[in-house]
Amino acid sequence: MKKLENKLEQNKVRPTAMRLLVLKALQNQKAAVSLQDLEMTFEKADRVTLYRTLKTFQDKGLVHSIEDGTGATKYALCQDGCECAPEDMHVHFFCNSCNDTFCLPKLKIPSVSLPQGFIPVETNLLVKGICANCS
Amino acid sequence: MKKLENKLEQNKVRPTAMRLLVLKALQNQKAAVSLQDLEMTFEKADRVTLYRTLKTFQDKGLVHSIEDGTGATKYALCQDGCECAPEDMHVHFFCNSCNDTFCLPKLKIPSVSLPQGFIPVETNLLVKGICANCS
DNA sequence: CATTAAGTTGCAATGAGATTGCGTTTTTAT
DNA sequence: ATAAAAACGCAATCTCATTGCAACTTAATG
Repeated sequence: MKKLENKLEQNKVRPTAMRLLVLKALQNQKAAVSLQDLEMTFEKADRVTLYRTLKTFQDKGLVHSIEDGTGATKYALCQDGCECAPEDMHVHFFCNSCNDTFCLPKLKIPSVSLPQGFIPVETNLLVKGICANCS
Repeated sequence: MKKLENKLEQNKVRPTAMRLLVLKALQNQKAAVSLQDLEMTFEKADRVTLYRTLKTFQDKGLVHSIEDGTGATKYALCQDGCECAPEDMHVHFFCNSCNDTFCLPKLKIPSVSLPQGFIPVETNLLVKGICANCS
């Protein structure tokens, strides 16, 4: 538990009981989780508190959010050296079979040469298909 | 107007009055439009009808939809040779300044080599930054 | 240790966008 | 001309995101 506390403090997030539980829950996930996913891993938890906890984590660089086209924002813990912001991020993969969304941190997004006048700031690459577990 | 009718018929969409108006409106746009954008280009139009028209157009390959992170789905007419589905698509660009979303049909998404077992079906690449008009 | 300020949580409520049900109208086919 | 099929318009619903506010907890200060 000390490790979790340290992680929060390193990111300037106060280690409250709730936040420790959320952080622990996030570490147990193999795929990115939606707010609803997260809510269901707790017996009793307020959706809004979880929502704000995730927002805080995101602001402080503990997690990043992913739009996978399902409509629900997914969240995943940042790995060591996760380049969430403001630069390009890693690739995300959405499995059409199990509907899980994965970070592929090893893969960097290839840079694209934009037309004259377009200045890139941030790039998101989402690949959809069949994941390793389902194929 | 004949051209518009032909375009609809070529895509096996019945050329109703409403659909012709929507198609014409879409052709007048320089950027992708949301449902709300589209609604505002008409004096009087039912949101649901426009929604279903866009869905139909999308199903028949006349338009493709874009998730640009704003929360509202954007729609854009497919260009000649637009590879909406099921293969990789072209790049989309969201301008942080004017909030417009553009198709960059000339740019093909570079293929990424996924880890063992991951099978790609569809790829979406969204670049955010400053567009040519705003820079 | 007591007090106060700041930050956090829980509950209710709201907002935006997407989507469906269904009766009416329009179009197509016979 | 008429029946069947498709499209439309209106109301309603659903999901997810987000805010307001009061109660509670934590941190800091005297």
